[in-house]
Amino acid sequence: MSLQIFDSLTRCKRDFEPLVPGRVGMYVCGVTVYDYSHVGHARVMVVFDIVYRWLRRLGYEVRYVRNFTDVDDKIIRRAAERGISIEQLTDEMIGAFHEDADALGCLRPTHEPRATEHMQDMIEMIQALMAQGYAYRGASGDILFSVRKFEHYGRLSGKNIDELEAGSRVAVDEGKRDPLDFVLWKMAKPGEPAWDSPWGRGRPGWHIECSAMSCAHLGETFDIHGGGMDLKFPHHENEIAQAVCANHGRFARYWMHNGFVNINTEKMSKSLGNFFTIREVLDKFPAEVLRMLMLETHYRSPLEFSDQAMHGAKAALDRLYELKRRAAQVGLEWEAAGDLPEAFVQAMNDDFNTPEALGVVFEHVRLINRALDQGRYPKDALQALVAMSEVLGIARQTVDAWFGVDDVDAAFIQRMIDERLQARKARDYERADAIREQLRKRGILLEDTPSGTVWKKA
RNA sequence: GGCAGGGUGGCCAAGUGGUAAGGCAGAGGUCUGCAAAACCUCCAUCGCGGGUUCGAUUCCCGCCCCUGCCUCCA
Repeated sequence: MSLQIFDSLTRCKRDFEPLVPGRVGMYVCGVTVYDYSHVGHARVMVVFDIVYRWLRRLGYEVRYVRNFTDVDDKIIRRAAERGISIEQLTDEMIGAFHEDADALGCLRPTHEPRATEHMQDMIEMIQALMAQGYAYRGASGDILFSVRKFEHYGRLSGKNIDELEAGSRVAVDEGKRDPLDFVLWKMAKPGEPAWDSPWGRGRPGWHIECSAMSCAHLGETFDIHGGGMDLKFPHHENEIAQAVCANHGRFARYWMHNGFVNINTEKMSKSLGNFFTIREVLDKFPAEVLRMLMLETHYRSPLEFSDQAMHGAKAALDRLYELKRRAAQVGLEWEAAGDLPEAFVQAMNDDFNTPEALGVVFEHVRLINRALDQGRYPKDALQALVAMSEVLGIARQTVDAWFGVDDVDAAFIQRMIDERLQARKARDYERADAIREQLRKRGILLEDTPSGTVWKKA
């Protein structure tokens, strides 16, 4: 079976065939850089990192674009609150974003455009919309998109315009002809950042930037457009309207939306205040644990985030690293080679089913451990395991790094281990156990293996 | 209210018209001086009620419950 992707627009799995054979263009909506990213953002990063890695593994040359929204009301407000410039704020947050993404083992996209770098593209798109009568200048002076002019509006999110309007509590002012219309170009108030445009100084609306940047980097029609489920409406709906109307094109060919991160079954969000920033989580767990947690749930399902779930993911990774250590002890290279197991390929090809793929990974873990127990050297199985790990971006650290082995206390611990060894040789088990207990209290766990005693942090 | 997606063992989570992967936790066993790690074994009939079928957790209908979107939101 070749790759199938669940397309949000048609609501079914479709065989993936890129526009240009061998090449894939993918655009993922990034973040608005006014604050640190939270676990929900982490999910988008990891989900599309998996998509990116898998497409590359399948041999595609992938152009992966993920934007930064660096003009926006929240940014303006936050910068003012902190008494710093907008540029200082966005630079700082983009740096933090990269730190988080790197920690999570996410490969950098091939392009990471900022909205402010694409003013001209946005203005041109708005001009095209104006010229074709899809946009108009509202009473407030803002340039607005006329939703009613786009017949397919609502298709992505499955919304009926008339029902939307009926239930709408959207403010009726802002000079809109229709409550559903949205801003393409917003006139600047004094003191606000502004760019010159044919309609006066102002800044772009949120939606136009993604339409403009995706087309600028990937062309008017490209393969995959992704983002969080909450972006479906109205953001992606609006993106489609703008791009399709401006370019007479199809715009994105496959739409992918990842599910939310929940806490106590509720969506993690800023407004509910039930969110954790990525860096908060990384104070308590290695970043890879968070990545593992994300892989344990299918990307379209809600993901339950909890301390317990994190501990579970940590324990699962411990098993993988124990095996990595064990392999090293018997002189087996930790390197990817050969083909991926068929079951793994099937799982990944089935709309990136990472939970199922992980099942294959752990079946291999057991297989390899069993062989090792029997004194065999399952080189092929290990190489397959490593290959799978690389696709998933896990088990990429050194064993020492994972188990918290560092130079500072290593010498001390080694002295204790040596001392215990002497005691054991003298059959003074009471003394040996006392030493082990002493270290355990300091969070150091000893394990006696056939090739000597090793230690790790609890 | 409209629309969408869900309810699988103690927790998390895949999946299939023919009696349910994997991870965590738990029980027993092997190994070990003892542990730890590893391995072996055990632990669910898939929200409820109908229907279709030789057979449904998987298809259809009804019901209950949960979540999300409809406003900025990954």
